[in-house]
Amino acid sequence: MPKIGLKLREMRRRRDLSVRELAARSGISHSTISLIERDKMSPSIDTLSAVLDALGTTLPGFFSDLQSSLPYTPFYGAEDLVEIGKAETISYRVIGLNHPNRQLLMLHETYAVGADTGEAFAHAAQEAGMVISGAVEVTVGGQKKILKKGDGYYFDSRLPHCFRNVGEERSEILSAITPPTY
Amino acid sequence: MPKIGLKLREMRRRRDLSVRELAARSGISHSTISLIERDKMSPSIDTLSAVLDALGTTLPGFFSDLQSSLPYTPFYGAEDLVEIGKAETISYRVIGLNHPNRQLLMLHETYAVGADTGEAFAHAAQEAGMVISGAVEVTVGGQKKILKKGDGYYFDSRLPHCFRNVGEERSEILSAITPPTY
DNA sequence: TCACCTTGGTGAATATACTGAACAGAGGGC
DNA sequence: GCCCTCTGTTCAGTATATTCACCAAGGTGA
Repeated sequence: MPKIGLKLREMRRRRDLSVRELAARSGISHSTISLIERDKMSPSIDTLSAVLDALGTTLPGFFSDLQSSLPYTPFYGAEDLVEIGKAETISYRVIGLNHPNRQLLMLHETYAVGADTGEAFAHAAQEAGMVISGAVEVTVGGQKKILKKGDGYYFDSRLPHCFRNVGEERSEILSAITPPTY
Repeated sequence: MPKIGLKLREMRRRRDLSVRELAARSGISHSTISLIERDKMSPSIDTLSAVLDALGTTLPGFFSDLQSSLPYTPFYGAEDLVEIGKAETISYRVIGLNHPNRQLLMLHETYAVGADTGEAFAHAAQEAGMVISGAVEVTVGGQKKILKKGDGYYFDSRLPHCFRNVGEERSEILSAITPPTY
């Protein structure tokens, strides 16, 4: 009964992938993908999972739905981002603070030299991010690593975690947290 | 790959239904339900949907809290990010692709000169991001704006939207989408 | 023009999801 | 003791999901 074909096709086209490319990445035959996209058959959970994996999404993500909102301005200039941290040592600037029904906390974080978030707060959430300048030591659970420009992280916020700028200049991170608990 | 059997069995038992009762209500044979619950086979979307319907649930509801608790590492080096687009024109590199129960799609997007995401599709999600290099024209709903380094956006993905690199070099965006349905 | 690549789709063969009947075990009457 | 009904599982047969080889259309270059 569910008509997932169109949605899959849109996701594939959005990534500018051909049926055959997606087939190669997912390990599913191209004819199967063609049939699924035209709702000619109902794929098994395993095969759908494999295809979604190649598209960078998940079964929960694929099936989730939201209701949403009203007119607003989607753009936020660099000077419009709202500071929610201490600008001197650690700056947290929010993108889309007043977005209605906001379910995502997107932050531009700037750490002064030697700045440290201190010990961690435990939320039921997930967060990810990427270092865009400088060098940041990230501690998650027992694990610790120094991330530099282009390196990323993704972890469950219930694990104790903290960030420390170990570079010789300011460090910047772009991060996202969902749900937006703060 | 996904192990949905145990969860289904628990849901059925919580409702105090026998395999045969659930089979009668869902229109699926009892042997099929038995096999699914013991992870002996991967049901098609149609049959799973029918079973969930008899349990008073839906596909989105069933998958919304499907979690796997595998050991993982929270760090992702720049070279570990997985490409899910076409690297030449538009590159989408995922941070944390293998994260269990991932509810967030964090992307490092790189647009070649003149690259365009093409026609805009609506999907039920929210997304935010920030330009970290170059100049990108973002169109959301009727609205259009050129964003440069440090500028951000936040909008509901149900609005038609597209991105176009209008700079003279490659442009980069760091973005996040939840749920990971992009 | 031709050769050659890509695109997505189709039909026959195969693997697998799905069915209906038959099975073993646990109570419950009586 | 026997009979009946429930529980979940197993097995052979059937429907369908999945594959592989092939097809037709569109684009590119020589």
